[in-house]
Amino acid sequence: MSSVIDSLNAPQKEAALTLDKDVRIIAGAGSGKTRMLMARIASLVDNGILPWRILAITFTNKAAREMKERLQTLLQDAARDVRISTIHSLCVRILREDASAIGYPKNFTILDGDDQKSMLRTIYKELDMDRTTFPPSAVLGKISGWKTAGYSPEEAQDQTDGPEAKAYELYERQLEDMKAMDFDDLLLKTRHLLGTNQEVRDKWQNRLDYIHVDEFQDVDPVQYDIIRLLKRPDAFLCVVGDPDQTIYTWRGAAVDIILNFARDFPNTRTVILNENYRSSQTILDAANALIAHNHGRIEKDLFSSIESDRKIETFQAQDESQEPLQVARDITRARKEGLEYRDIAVLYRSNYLSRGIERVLGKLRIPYRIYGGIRFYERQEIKDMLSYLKLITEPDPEDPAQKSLDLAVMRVINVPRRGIGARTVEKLQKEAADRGLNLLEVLRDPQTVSGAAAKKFAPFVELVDEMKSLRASVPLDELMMRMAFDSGYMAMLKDTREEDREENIEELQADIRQALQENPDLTLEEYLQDLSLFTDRDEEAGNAVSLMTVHAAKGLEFEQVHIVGLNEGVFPSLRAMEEAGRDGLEEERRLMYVAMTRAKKALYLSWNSGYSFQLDRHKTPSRFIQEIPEDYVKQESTPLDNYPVHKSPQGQSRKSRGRAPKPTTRLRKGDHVEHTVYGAGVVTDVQKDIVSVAFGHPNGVRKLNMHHPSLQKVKG
DNA sequence: TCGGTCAGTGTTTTT
DNA sequence: CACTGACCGA
Ligand SMILES: Nc1ncnc2c1ncn2[C@@H]1O[C@H](COP(=O)(O)OP(=O)(O)OP(=O)(O)O)[C@@H](O)[C@H]1O
Repeated sequence: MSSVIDSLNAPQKEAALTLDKDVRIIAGAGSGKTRMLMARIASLVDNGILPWRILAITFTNKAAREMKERLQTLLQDAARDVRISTIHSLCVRILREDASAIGYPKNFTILDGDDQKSMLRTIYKELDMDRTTFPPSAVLGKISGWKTAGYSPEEAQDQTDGPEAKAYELYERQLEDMKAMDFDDLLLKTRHLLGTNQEVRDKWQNRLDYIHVDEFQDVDPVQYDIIRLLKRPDAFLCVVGDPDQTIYTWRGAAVDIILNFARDFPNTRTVILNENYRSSQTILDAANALIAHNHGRIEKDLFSSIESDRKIETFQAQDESQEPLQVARDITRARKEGLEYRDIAVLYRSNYLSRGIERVLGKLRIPYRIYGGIRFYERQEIKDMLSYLKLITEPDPEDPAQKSLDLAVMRVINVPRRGIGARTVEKLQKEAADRGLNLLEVLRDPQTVSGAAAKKFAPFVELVDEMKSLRASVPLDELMMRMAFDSGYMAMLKDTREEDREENIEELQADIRQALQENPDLTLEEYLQDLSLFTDRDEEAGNAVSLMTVHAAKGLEFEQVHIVGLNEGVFPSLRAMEEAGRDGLEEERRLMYVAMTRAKKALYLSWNSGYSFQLDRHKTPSRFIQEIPEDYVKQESTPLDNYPVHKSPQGQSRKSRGRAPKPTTRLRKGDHVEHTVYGAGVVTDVQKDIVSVAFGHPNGVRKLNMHHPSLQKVKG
């Protein structure tokens, strides 16, 4: 053990070995905060503190998993018992034990974003709201803001002229009715429980002697309250963070919490870490120079002993389809020089920017793993199957009404088509509300729906009952598959030839089977309970390039990092700047700081030029590129010749780059095209050489130069 | 009342 | 293109 502490530098040691005070570590990127945290936990266990009396709160499930794995190598079996989780998982843990104290069943439902949206759909109908004037995501954001700030629907009424406050009221009422919680509720209800119920609070306080919080700069006031409620007066808190890495203020994070920490905890030792062990001096200097453009920050003099004469490489791609090619070339090159794919990451501001990269990496057979975006358990067919399974769960004795079934019923009642349409569902809902039943109960015994319509319910109800009766004899994974077939869902997929969806359902079966292997007594109820929390399966990444947003890359490190899409308006995001002005820009800059400091040895920054028909002006490089002093930067300009770019069917060569493009076949309205970044699309309008192309979700209609090589005509 | 067509719309970041 | 709401024929 002592070796773990020995591997720390002096201030890290001080922080790790201060066990009789609260500790706050404020330090820049890569200065070994997380490493210190781990050493501290290891040393606590070594000093006889019982592992389960130690809590560590991480920001993501991935970070929790990683910390657990690394502790395993330090502590072997004892590591298993250290409580390591995100604050949301911790709250679920607390609530599943004692939710009854605040009027919830222990197996309350957790809603994910999809469920929230489908609730809004019903509410929109009721309030006659339309989704263009009130984008659901914006309304959900508003509701979340009100909830978290502690405004009741009545109080929210004063803050808007629109119907949003009313929507908020209905939303809350429906949640209450279903005994369900959204992600905000997990925190709010936990705070409420701990704050009002001394028994529960004492129980948890007496369980925990040492509480650690990683990424403390992104904690919000509600989370902070929970942390304080968990801390017994003689327990110790150890928080770690970097104010320059605050990137979640848009969802309530408050840097002031870490800055003013010592005010709330006077017995605090503050430790500053100045040496960066991750990045080369060049990368670090560049990142420091960038973040220095922000105002009102605490200056840090972060240094690195990793000398390197390797500069940061920037390049301007000819257009958005060239950028991924150049990235791929640099990845291939690095690989030839001995780097593994797993040592490389491609980072971007928003998820949609991954598409072009994916396309090219896939084509060139460079293995990659994408993090974020639409995750496994969020896929439509997976959620559909999970909804079918939900229908055959038994109600919690504390929630006999089981109204949370309604979400599942609404989702699959007419998928595949059973002739039960919107009108009928509306009637069913009304009847359910009037009779105080859930939708499944109404389906069994409808009283307000005409006989003809009601006849269509029987097969559905029979399916549910049939599956219910099989629960005792058929293993869960097989039960799910039977459900998929007997419901007609699989046949529907076959009909529409959606093979990848079929495959995903088979993967779901494998996932359930694996869960059963880990816990043979697993019940269906348990399996479904916390899935919304774990939106991704933990599968081996293998040796693959990592693709993710900068937000998702927080806390990680890679030998080589590519930051792509560094265009003004993209990164920094125009929306962020419009919404929050200078604060927005500064948060974007912190985001860029986080991105750059993920790199150990090599950093590539790229943007794509060309004309943006959207903005009606030429694209420009991100100001962040210009904020990096030239000394640290090398402009890359190696042409792409000799790189295995796929040849276009027309035999166009890359030599035409920059030249007036040779006229290809003229595109006409209705033509089907394929774009290297946006994928398949249809021409909707032609103005001289500018075509409007409608691409698939979420790209929408884009105006493009019809002769551009990234656009190819394909057969309809 | 269902479900087929038609026209209009459509980008942050995540637990 | 994918998704939604409006409209209309069965
Ligand atoms: N004292 C040390 N000696 C050598 N290497 C160290 C030391 N402390 C940390 N490191 C290494 O430096 C890298 C960064 O450490 P760590 O991830 O703990 O930093 P961090 O401060 O948490 O970074 P971030 O703010 O980006 O989350 C890791 O590879 C870690 O192993």
